[in-house]
Amino acid sequence: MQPATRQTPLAPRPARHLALVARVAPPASASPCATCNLHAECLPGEGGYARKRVRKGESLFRAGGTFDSLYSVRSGFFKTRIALDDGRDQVAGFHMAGDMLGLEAIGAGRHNQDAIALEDSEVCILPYEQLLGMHMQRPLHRALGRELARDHGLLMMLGSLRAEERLAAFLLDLSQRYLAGGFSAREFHLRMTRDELGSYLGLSLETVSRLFSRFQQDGHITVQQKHIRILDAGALRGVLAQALA
Amino acid sequence: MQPATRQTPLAPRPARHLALVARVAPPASASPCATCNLHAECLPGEGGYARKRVRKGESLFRAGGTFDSLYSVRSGFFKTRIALDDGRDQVAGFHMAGDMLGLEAIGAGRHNQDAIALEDSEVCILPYEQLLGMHMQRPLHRALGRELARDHGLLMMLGSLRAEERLAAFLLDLSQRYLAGGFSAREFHLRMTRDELGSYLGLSLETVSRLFSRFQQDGHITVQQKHIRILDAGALRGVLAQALA
DNA sequence: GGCTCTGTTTGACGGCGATCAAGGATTCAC
DNA sequence: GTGAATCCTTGATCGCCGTCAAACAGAGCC
Repeated sequence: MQPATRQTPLAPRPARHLALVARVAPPASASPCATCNLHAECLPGEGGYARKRVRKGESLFRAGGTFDSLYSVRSGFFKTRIALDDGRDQVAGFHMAGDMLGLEAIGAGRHNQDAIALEDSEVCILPYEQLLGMHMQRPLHRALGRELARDHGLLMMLGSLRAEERLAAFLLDLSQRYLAGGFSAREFHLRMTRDELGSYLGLSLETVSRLFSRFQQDGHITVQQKHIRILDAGALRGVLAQALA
Repeated sequence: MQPATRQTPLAPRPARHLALVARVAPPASASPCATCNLHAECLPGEGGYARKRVRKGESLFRAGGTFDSLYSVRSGFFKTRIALDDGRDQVAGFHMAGDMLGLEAIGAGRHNQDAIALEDSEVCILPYEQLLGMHMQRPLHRALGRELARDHGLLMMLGSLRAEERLAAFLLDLSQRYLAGGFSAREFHLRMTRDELGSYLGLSLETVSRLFSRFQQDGHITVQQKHIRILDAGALRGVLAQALA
């Protein structure tokens, strides 16, 4: 959908290693709580918070719904999407274990996006009022700040990167996040469809598909359906850096 | 730079009235404090916070600098921009009286963008530690949430709108913000260059210029350099809604 | 097995908007 | 004032990527 981001036919394109997400999650760990972005302050003595299961395809919350709680993903995978009032929508993010959900609603007290499980998932429920009463101010702020930083990375991506750079950035980011979650960084399953990924990256699903094929031809990755193996992360970074001289 | 956002040559394009910013500022008012997004909780009896003047072209803060304070714009106009590590950068937002600056740094304790005055400006300095000690939790959260909502609007814009829709959305949003600040919604001066606006919208400066010309030809606005007069806001909304049947 | 439905791949085509380029307008320094 | 620098406008060209289209792959069901 976007025209060539700052088209430069064959001309020099400045290098840009884009930290899509300023993810500061701790390294691999057994307990889901250990990767939760609030873990440092979470009351571990109390046995933790209530949990909720969300089956694949179901929503954790919907735009317009009142906001009571934040959620921390324990397991599974979510997408969040924003709807335009005409029916079109756009995927705003993908969220895995350790990620917070619902922060966007803190301002208005009302959700402005849908959170939908892309596979059977489980979350911790963190009642907002309860958090306020505790010494959770800073962790909350940090989580909010991280969210802002993430969005800014996305903005840069959508505003400045070309299609193949976007996909490379996405793969590198996802790889990094899997690593942070204790999974393999070189081999993983995509939980989203090409369509959802395209929506997230501001590309058509066909372009996403073509780019996967090209990356495979070029020996950067292998693709079998949704199974991705990263063969040459350096080359992917090169696609991003694919700049000038 | 972007290719046609979701090109649909002449085909139906769904309508989308995009609330670029969930701006809830109070209506026109004399005191700058009245439009400050924290005004509800600001200690008016104490005489307010320290202020700082920033001359045109100077920066209020820079990426990498440590974060101590939030800022509320009292007068003037700022742009914020994020730099990529290769020298390219992108305008992340424009900020006028009543807007908060520096929220993005709350997470990391360090700014990740530059704030630059586009005209002589003045801000209130709100020391973060001091705010924490007060009953400012909710207002702060609301400000953060508003910022997130703003970013999401931008994401939608960059991910889903075509060039002319982006500019129309920008003009309508800016008009709304001027109105909220007590200025005319139908006539105003742009503080930014075409280049900066293009960077913000994900377009080249030439495209921005061409669109201004076209909007003028079509009778939607008049343009004299940076002076804009909105003749037909409905038509601009129509550009955004320029959908299907 | 066949049938349906959803998701993916690949090709053909063309438009939007980037790039290149040149000239005009405005501002600022002096 | 003149000159330099910056900003804006407009035209010409072209390529990235969106759209349209068709065929293939899996998954689930009967």
